[in-house]
This record gives sequence, structure tokens and C-alpha cells, in this order.
Amino acid sequence: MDFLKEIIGADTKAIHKNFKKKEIIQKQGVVSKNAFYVKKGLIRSYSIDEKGKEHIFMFGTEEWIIADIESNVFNKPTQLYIDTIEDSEIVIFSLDYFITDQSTKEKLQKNSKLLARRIGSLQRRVIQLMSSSAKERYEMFLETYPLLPNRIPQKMIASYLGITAEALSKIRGEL
Amino acid sequence: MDFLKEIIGADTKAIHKNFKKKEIIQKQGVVSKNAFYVKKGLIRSYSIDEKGKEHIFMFGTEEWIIADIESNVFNKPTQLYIDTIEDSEIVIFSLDYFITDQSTKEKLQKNSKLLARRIGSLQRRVIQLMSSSAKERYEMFLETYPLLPNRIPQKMIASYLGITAEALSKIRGEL
DNA sequence: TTCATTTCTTAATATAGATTAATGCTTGCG
DNA sequence: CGCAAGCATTAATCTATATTAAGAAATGAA
Repeated sequence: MDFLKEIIGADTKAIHKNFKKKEIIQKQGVVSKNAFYVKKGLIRSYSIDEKGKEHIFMFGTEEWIIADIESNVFNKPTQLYIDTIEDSEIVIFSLDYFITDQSTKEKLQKNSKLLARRIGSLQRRVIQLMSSSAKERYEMFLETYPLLPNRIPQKMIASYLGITAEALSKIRGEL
Repeated sequence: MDFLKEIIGADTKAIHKNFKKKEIIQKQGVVSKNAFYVKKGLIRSYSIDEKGKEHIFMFGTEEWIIADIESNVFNKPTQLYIDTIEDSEIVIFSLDYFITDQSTKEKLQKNSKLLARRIGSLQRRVIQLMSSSAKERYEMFLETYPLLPNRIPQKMIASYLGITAEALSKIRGEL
């Protein structure tokens, strides 16, 4: 909890909420002013394309924040669904607060760094998607998130990697 | 210039510099403290993979800022080369200033919004790379940057889309 | 202007990953 | 506990895009 306090401040009106496995936290299309801090458990954000196919954008586990930052800041309908993979304890807070109403300069600077870090991870993801094979991407995923794979169904890992469950199964067989 | 002044402040030690076509502005592997504002011209950032293949991360034209934000903020060697596609007038300034040394809260908030917008565009790019065919991605590129295609060689557009020049040529033939 | 270099296009072939389908394996629910 | 529904694996076939190759068009330098 200390980590979160440091980010959003002790004085915020954050709401603590428990979700069961497979509960939807946020639906695509909504203009969301919320960010979701994972205190315990595991959640994911994902989009569903015209063909009804899911594409997992990111996983969030303990101490991660999941949010559609652009939707928050610019009042755009979010592209992302968010739901739980495990029973989870989530702290819901307003990103409005996160970006515009920060009380101190120091806090704003800290948040800018968080944003910069997220930009970095997205940048690596884009370059990775363009330059690596499915097998390489899977290996990088294992390196980057060594603790996650046992908690996530294969088909979701496949969806995160941008491949089908069948293709992932084949790759796993080869390793 | 007004736009830039608003972002980085009138008092910054920004350097104005002219580059000729195909000049390298920044090399991969360097820890860069610089951001590049395009006053005039067209530049790109890209990585080169182990096989020597280029992958264009983004294009920057008038009023855009190109920088490896994570490299700046966390002192990591940058993954990105930056060079010019056209003769360009570039304003070089420190991102340190951009994130940590901002004089006013208001300015920091504005910068947070810029970061949020960049996160949004990267998020869309990731989802697009995972869910769309090369043809769809090309069509989206044309919609998003209607003025750029005539200024950028085909092979660079292909590199941005994550496909080969041959595949792009075929797609263009079909449209 | 001319020649060399780079870029673009077209076509043939190769391949990674998608799709479809069938089978055994979990999981959760009545 | 037993059964239905979803999950993971394997295999056969299909398809989008890569690779290779060659020629045509554009660009740039002498």
C-alpha cells in the first residue's frame, strides 16, 4: 500500500474493491476516469476486434497499475476491456487526479517518470512485434515475466504474443 | 516556434541546428539526454536488429518531438537511431529539463498530457500490429498521415508497417 | 548528360503462423 | 461424484507475407 500512497497521495478518494475471477472491471467504449491498481491478484486489459478476436494488451499483477491513460486524459472512449484472471483486490482511483490535480511538483515529476517508463515498455513492445518471430517473442515474455506464465492460461499468453493457442503449443513443444 | 516555447519554456538552452538529408542525428547504444523538435523537415527513429534489418519506430515532421523518452529519463542506452529523411531544421533540447526541472506545475501538467498522448498512440500501434493485416495497417497509415506518404520512400513506409517493400508494392497494386 | 546506385515493381518459390478438426485433459457445477 | 464446458495438444491444410531474383524507373554524382 505504501507504493500506491506514494503515487496517488494519502489524501485521495481511492476505492478498494474485491473482484472474483473473470469479473469485468471496465468495458470497451466507455470514457473512463479510473485507473486500477492491483493490490493482489491478476488482471488484464484487452481489445476485441471486428472479428470478435481478443488481443491482450497487458497483464497487471501485484503493484501494477492498469489504465487506458489516453482515454482518461483526453476523454476518449477506451479501446480496452479490463477483467480479472484471478480473484483480485483492486484500488480504483481517478487518473484525473494522477495528472492534473497533483498537489506537489515532486509528485507530478514522479508521475511523469512512471509515464516515461510505460512509454519505454510500449516502445520495446512495438519494436519487438515488428522484428521478432513468435518463438523469440515467447522467450522474451518468459524472461520478462518469469513468474507469470504459471498463473496465466496458455491461450491468454498466445493472445498477448499476437498468435493463436495452437501456434504457441507448437512452440512450447519445440522448447 | 510558439508551440515549442510553450512546452520547454522560453528560458531553455535549446540549440537550433540544420541537418542535410540522410544525416544521422543520434546513434543506437548512446545514453541520450536530448530530444529533437522538428521545426522543418522530416526525420525518423528506427532500430536495427541482429540480422541488420531496419524497423522504423516513428516519423517526425513539423511540430513533432522525437526522443527516446525512456533512455532520457532512466539513463538507458537508446535502442533507436534517429536520422533525417529530408533536409531539416531541428531544435535540440534536454529532456531532463522536460521532466524534472520544470519551473511551474502547470508546465509539468502539460508535459504529462503530452506523455499520455504518446502512450495512447503507442497503445493503438500495439493493438493494430496484433490485430490487423498488412493491408489494413497501410490503409490506417494513409488515413492517419495523409500528407506524409508522398514525402517518404516506399521501403520506409514498409519498414514502419513491419513488412517488406515487396509486400507493400503488391498491396499498393491492389488498391 | 551519362553512368552508377538506389528504389520500385513483378513474379516464382518458401515458410511461419492461421485455420480447421479431432482427441484427451481440466475445471467447475449440479 | 459425474458430466458439460472450456482448455491444451497434435496434425492436415491453407494463406499471408518473406525471400530470392531480375528488370525497370528514379535519383544523384561526375
